[in-house]
Amino acid sequence: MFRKATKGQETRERLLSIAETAVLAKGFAATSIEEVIAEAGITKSGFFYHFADKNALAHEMLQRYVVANDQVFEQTFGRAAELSDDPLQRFLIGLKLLAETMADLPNGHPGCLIASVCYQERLFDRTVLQLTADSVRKWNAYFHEHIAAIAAVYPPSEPVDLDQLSAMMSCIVDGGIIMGKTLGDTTILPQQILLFRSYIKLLFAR
Amino acid sequence: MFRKATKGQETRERLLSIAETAVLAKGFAATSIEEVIAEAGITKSGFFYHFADKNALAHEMLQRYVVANDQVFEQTFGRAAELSDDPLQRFLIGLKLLAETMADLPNGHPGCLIASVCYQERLFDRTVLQLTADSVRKWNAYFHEHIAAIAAVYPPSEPVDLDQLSAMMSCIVDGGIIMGKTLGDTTILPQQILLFRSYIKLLFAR
DNA sequence: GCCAAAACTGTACCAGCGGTACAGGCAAAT
DNA sequence: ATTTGCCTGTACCGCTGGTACAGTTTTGGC
Repeated sequence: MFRKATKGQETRERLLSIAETAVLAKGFAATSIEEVIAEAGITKSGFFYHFADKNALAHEMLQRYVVANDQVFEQTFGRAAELSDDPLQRFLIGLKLLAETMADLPNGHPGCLIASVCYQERLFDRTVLQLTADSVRKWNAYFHEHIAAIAAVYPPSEPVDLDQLSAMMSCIVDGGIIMGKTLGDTTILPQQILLFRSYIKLLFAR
Repeated sequence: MFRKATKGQETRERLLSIAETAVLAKGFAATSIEEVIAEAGITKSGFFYHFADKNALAHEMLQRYVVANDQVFEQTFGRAAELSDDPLQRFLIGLKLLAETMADLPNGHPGCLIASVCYQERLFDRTVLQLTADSVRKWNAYFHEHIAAIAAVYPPSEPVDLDQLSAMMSCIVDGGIIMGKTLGDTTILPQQILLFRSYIKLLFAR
């Protein structure tokens, strides 16, 4: 039997969601508890019932973000796996689906919390930083799996380090998010993903 | 006759340098004027003699960063231009030099201020945000020049949007910086630059 | 419908920060 | 000798992030 989401969990969710939006817009330090609780319609004491301190909020916020991101990847590339058996086709389809998903976000990608934390590292304790590092490593490993499966079937047209190629994926995404936000151009991220896809094609599909 | 750097300019520089390091580590909001002046060995009044308010500090900090970055690019690709006349070779050499420069940074790249601002946009006024957007556009245009010159001589092995390809450069760099900082791995940024170089080679040098 | 746990509210308090104001001091350039 | 640039010292203020803790309402399980 699944546990029904209690009222407390809903409030937590709301707090985390509001906080995430604020953190991506102003950074962690400038995100005041005051404004979060104001928007959530709760008191300061209520906030501290849910989170021991601001760092606890950061930790749960990140966990939430990582889980959501994992789901997007698994959903996207899972769907791609249904559409083809070939590892290369799977990955190419997955990248196209991902680009479409990113293009469909009405206001563009809201921002990457890992990048946000990275540029405010000194504000967080080791557990939070560990969480970001572990997540990045996990995503790198995830893409490495896909790419290694491709390389096993299709020898690359030029020698290439598969670890670096896997890492490139996340770099492109993070970089695309930043440029998109900075220029106010929501097409940049999906385009960069498709450009990475193009590189993969050029490397393996010849 | 060049103007000798006055004492005031030196102090300004010191303040900007200290502030930049702090901002890249903790974000703008968490960087207190108090700590900056403490490290600089100056009083608060001294600080406000140089900067009208915190936003003025941010503005000059960014200008300084953009100029420094411009110089790195111009120096690197300028040196490359001395070593070859061919647009493709120039760019490839430039990318290699850039990767080496990044690899030689003792503690890795300290971070990109544009990315930092991007994740704290609400803290800055329009002039600062305009400055970041303009800089990114300028860099995109700069790389577009290089790449268009290549494409004019060497038709790409696959149709590719040159604007997107130019933008990819900055995306890779920003993404590489973030992953490098997050994983504590200073080799990632130079490797990603070389991987981008490899893509350029694959596209045009066949 | 009772009861215990969950989910809060209310109040009080503090240090520190950004920012202002203003009265100087000191050294170098002209 | 005087101005100009570059600061120091002192005093002050409003705001807010954050802490602490006692008390109150709501909810869900039985």
